[in-house]
Amino acid sequence: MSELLAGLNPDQLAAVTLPSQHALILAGAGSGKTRVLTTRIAWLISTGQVGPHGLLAVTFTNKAAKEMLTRLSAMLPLNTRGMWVGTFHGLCNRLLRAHYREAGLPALFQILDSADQLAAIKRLLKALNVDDEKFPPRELASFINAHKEQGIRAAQAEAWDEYTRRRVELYAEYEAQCQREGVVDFAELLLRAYELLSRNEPLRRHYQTRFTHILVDEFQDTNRLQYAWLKLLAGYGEYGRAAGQIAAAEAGAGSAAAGAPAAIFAVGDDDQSIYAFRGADVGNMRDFEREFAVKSVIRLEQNYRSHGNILDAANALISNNNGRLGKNLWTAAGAGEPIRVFEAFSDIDEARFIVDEARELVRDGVERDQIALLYRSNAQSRVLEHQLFSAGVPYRVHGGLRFFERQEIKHALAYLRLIANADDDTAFSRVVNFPTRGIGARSLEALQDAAHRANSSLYNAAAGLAGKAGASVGAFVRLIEALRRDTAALKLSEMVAHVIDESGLRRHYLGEKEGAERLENLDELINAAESFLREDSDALAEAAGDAGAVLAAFLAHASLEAGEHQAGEGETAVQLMTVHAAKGLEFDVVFISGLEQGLFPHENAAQEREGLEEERRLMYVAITRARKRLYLSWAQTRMLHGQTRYCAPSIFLDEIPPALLRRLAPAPAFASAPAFTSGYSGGYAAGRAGGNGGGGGKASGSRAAAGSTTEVRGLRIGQSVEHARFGVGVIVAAEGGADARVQVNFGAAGMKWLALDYAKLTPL
DNA sequence: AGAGAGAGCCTTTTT
DNA sequence: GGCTCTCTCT
Repeated sequence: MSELLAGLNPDQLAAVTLPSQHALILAGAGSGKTRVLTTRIAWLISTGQVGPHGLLAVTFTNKAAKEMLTRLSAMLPLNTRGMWVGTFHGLCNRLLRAHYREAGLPALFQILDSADQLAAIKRLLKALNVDDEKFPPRELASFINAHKEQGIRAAQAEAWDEYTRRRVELYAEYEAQCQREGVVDFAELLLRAYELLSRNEPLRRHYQTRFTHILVDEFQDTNRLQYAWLKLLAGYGEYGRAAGQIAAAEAGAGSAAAGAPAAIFAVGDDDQSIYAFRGADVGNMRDFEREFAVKSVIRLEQNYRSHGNILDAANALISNNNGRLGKNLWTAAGAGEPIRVFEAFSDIDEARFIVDEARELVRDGVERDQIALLYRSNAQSRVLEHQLFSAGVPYRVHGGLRFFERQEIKHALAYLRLIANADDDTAFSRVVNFPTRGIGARSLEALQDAAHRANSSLYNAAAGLAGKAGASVGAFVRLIEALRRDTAALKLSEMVAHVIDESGLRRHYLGEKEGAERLENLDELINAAESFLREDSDALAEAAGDAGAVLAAFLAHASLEAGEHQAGEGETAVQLMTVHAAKGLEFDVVFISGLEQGLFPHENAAQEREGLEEERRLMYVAITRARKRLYLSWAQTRMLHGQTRYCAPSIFLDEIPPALLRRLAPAPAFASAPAFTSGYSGGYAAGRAGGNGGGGGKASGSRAAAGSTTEVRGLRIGQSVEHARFGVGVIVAAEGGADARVQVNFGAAGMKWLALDYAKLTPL
């Protein structure tokens, strides 16, 4: 026990050992939030206040849930299996699988991810002959999701105009289609689970009695529905009323259940709320405090991550926001280095500066994966990648296509889904003609009409289809039936392998020019099935050996956990990601680029209510990622949407006290226009050599000291060279060492630093 | 059925 | 500028 609590600071200790009552923990960035959360669980269990069975812990990402479980099993000799620790969606899935009948779902209901949902909506619009230019599927999807996240069904939705009245109709049609097909989208998982508990009193009482402690991570990111779900589980809320608008149910909030309500331990940081655009409602924090009459609000303000200057900058910036719950980070570490600010001539210049600086840091011994390049929007990564690539710096871009979202994987999963649930029209449409088997648009139209008339799934309608279309579609249905029959006795991974082979997927990709990687991914899917069997025995225990349930569990796993973006194989790499993606991570060195009005803060944010404040919180998140060194940069001109834009520096730069900043002037090496440098007093090299006090951080030498020379690898200053792209130029500077490079004046093509390892220069 | 061209789009995103 | 979607051509 004392071992468990050792090393906690007084606030952390207070939070961990709080008595069983509602509590709100305001956990600042880098304040040991996850540690407090997991230690709290361990403390509750080891002091006998609750068994592993009586506790529910909910997070937003699978990663966070996994992290919590890993740390927990390191603290306690505990079988974490069977514990209700997971994401909102994962836990709701679990609830619905266990009580599918009461929830009005088929036993093997499938989960639609966002892309599946969009495809389902497109199919719906087509079937109903709705003009998808008037009702864009994406817009309709967010309309539906937004309503579900408010707890509003189509039947209760308000239609304030003709257009919306039609959208509400389509929402109702979509609900009916999903129900008919036995599929559930992400928002539906939550809403169904909420309705299940609110309508079914015995079930609700069962879970309310079972869970005496509920712990919530990243509470500032919860939406209204998630909060309502928590209230219901904790024994708060109105019960007599049918589930409907959450707003209505909330009128009765505060009336506790008959039994003792569960204690909610909510951890969050209102300053790091950056997901309002997808429905997160920071207001939940205040509501929680009020509605649950929270007596214990604990602030974790000691930061264990960043040096003082970085924290001071973050504190100063965020103090410009209104209506904060209030928090001020401090550190026992020294002030550290000043924050470096770089003003670039262009986006390319900015990228060149960043890459050059990063290379130098690596040369000075900083680990590559301890360097993060952050940006507001994904489009900015291109120019950075380009510079990294030409400099030969290994890098990794976060975000993008993930494993279970790949085309070939979705195809294979669609076959598996049809085996589990033949009514899944989304899966059916995806693979009925992939690989191609002569089922064209006309056949599909006939099939869709038939299905619509009979109010049945495509699969069932196929049997009644006559003519040529009937024959080819019939053959597909027989294929699925054969797959189902032949895989019935196989274990999951064998089943996956069989489906990949017999569906024709493998043959198709074997014949494709670029198919090798897709084939590898398909093999990886077989591996994934194998390790799912081995590791995710949780779900399997509940499935109790039922092959159909095992398949359904695997498919749910694929939908709920899209998998890592890319395998992090190979050498360590500089990390590139959006600020959003960086939340929760930390790095020794952080570059925040594109600090320009209109980009960061983003221009679209100006139109949204409190948009600027969310942008500021985003900036706050970005700053607090850095441990030791922080670079802020902006460019006077930037290519955006194919044209050059002239930019003003971000107001966020003005919100950081100048005393914390050191403005770096570009060295001639970085300036595209010579006239540009002359106005600067400092000079970039001079700026970086010093270190104006504070402790910590390694002071790197000036660039001039980094091996400058008059001759390198047979090239000397003054010599003429030719480059394939830039033409003829004259060498004006040279640098030796492992990363030897020369600076060449190409005249019209500009001044370039070229790494001799990569650039092909022909001496003239 | 598949390739190639033209049009329109363009903030952030986990489940 | 580049991606995605759609249309058209073969």
